[in-house]
Amino acid sequence: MPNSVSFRSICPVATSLDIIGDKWTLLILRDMIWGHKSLFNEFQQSPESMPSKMLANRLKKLEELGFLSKTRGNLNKKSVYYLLEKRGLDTFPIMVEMAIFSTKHFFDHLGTTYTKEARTTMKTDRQGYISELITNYKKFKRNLVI
Amino acid sequence: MPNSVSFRSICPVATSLDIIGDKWTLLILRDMIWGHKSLFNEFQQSPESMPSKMLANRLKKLEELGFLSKTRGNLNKKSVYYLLEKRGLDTFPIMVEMAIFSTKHFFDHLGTTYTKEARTTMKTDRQGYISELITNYKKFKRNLVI
DNA sequence: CCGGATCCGTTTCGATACTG
DNA sequence: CAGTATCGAAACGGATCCGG
Repeated sequence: MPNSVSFRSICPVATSLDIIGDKWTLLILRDMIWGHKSLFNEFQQSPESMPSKMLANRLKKLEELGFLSKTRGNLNKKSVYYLLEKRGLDTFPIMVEMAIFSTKHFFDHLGTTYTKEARTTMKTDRQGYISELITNYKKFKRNLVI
Repeated sequence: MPNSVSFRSICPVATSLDIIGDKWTLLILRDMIWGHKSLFNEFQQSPESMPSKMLANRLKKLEELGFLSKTRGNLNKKSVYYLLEKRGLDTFPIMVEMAIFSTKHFFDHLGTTYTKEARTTMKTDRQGYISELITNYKKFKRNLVI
């Protein structure tokens, strides 16, 4: 056990695993990163159709922990925009590694063409791919008329 | 929504999130990677003290999905060794990204000295750090007398 | 209509105890 | 040592309802 003293502190658990090691949280992050979703309704429309209760619960947690911010619309007084903050952007590398792993081990034969292309990009230029995702998200956020 | 067609297939959910997006699974992987744990009892001794029921359940799932293999001891007929297979080793990049994220955002001030050092290594030479972890694990597995 | 909250039957969790 | 058994508590998830 080479790092027996440290392995706990390297990966502190209580706080980060409760949020990162959670299916619904990861689905929300995925939808924000690759789908640029920001509205309650948009998340609900994902193929996994997460119950509104779970969605509301996780969005609140993510907000409390500073992953995202909640903004009520000015034009659209009804809409509430959930947008990633710095801490949320810092999850991109984790999500990309998960994506790489998923396409390698649990590839489900949907969207073959694009996925193969994305898979190559992710692996050959991982950091570039992550940077591009972040840039795209920031651009989306900037251009969003609330 | 730039990748609206593909974002689902990039990160297929049903299969991989049920195992990767799970707190107990991640704790087991963490203990195997950084703690070189392989026995039921060793996992139980982690500070998070996962219930034996959860542990047994997740070990079974991880075995069924090919992340690890289960070997009954020859010398120690009572012992059962859980050891990572290729698919398990492929989770290292994910785990390292989580570790980087955790130390950045939820650092809990335990084991400060080593963690700072590890944090630097992880960030400055991420791929090297991952390779080293994998090499160390393989060495541990090779040298293990069952 | 959008963003949730509430209700309720079912599943899972998690703590403790127990067994081969 | 490596798991089961049990059982109350919590979470899930599907449907419906509600307020702005």
